[in-house]
Amino acid sequence: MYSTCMSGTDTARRLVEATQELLWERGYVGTSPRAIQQRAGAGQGSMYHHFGGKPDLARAAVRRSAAQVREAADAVLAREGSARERVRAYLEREREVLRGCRVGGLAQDPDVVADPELRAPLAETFTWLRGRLADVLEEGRAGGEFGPGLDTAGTAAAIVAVVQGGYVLARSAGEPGPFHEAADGLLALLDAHAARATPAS
Amino acid sequence: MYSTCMSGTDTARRLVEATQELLWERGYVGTSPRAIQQRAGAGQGSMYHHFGGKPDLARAAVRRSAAQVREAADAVLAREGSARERVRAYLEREREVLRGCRVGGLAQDPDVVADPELRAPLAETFTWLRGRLADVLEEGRAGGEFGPGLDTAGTAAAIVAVVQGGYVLARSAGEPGPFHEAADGLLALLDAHAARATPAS
DNA sequence: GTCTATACCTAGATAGAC
DNA sequence: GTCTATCTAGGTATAGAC
Repeated sequence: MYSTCMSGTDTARRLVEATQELLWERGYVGTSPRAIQQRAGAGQGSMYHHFGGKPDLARAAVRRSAAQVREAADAVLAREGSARERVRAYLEREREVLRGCRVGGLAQDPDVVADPELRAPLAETFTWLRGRLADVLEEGRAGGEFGPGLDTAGTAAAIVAVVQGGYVLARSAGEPGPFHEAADGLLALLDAHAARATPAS
Repeated sequence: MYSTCMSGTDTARRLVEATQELLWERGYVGTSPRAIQQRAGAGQGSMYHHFGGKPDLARAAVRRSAAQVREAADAVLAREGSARERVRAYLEREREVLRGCRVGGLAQDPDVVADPELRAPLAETFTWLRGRLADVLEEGRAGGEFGPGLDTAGTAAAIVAVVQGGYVLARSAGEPGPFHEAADGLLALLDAHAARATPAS
């Protein structure tokens, strides 16, 4: 599942990968067919042969980036360890913080949210991620790691939001510090729940 | 302080306001001088008479939007009530969730973060906001509302990040629900700290 | 499949008349 | 102060040759 394999020729693959990079760096409005062609080393004819145009190419690129983001998150959340440790690993895993999220960043673009086919991978990614984190938290609660009162769905939503908002704070500040401060702050709040579940003897 | 008054003529004011609206709706790359002029009801000549060009106009608009965001947040955080209640009011105040944040949304734009004069108002706004929220939390801690172990700075960063990330989740989903789920989830985590400070007898 | 030529529109700005 | 030309570059796409 979450396959990132691609059908089609090598040129088509390079076009999609170039589009993924440019969407990440410049967003949808900031990405031109010309720039895509140059980065992919392909001509106009190739691009319009394989894809119907910029929106078509963007849809393929966004779907692939979304699948990759889900794969990367799942790789961390499926590891061994306590729920708290897996959440911590997710919050603090190596991230190119100042680049932001390949998927979440696109939500700022009005042309993306206006196109159902472009927005769908974003919605699916965050719905899946919130569910995946809620499952991890539920495992922890069932194992006595957290108090029974932990709102797993709400906490999961807060975790995802802190990551996405952390990118905003870091990019605004021009340095990654605020991302980590927000993540650490959230973890500390979660630990208060863990402390309640297993009070110091 | 945080004055949003503007110097200059009526035309200059309309140009700045039109730019503020367009930056909010379409971002920096998505906002053209032509669109600004049309929305402001001004001609080319007027715009280039009052401002040096698109970057100059954008700097004025971003500074003003940042000041307005700080004013609005301060109005909520300076109200009467407990710290917990003021944080809740900040998280749940009326927001046009699907429009996102006038200031934070610009952090996604590479041309904004690359220009120190454009990025500075973003950095100042979030630095101020985190400090203001940390002060509110500190008041609550001093008053016994939270346990002494509350990390006020980290929690403040998490609150701001949840709001900014909540916008991302809501815009991705196409509906405001995820914003409020994340905000409620964070509040519930904070309440665990309040419960520890004043355990049920 | 890939190339080049062509087309039309917009971005962003300057010059000079009024 | 505001207007109307005018300009160069790029965005986005189609047509048709190879």
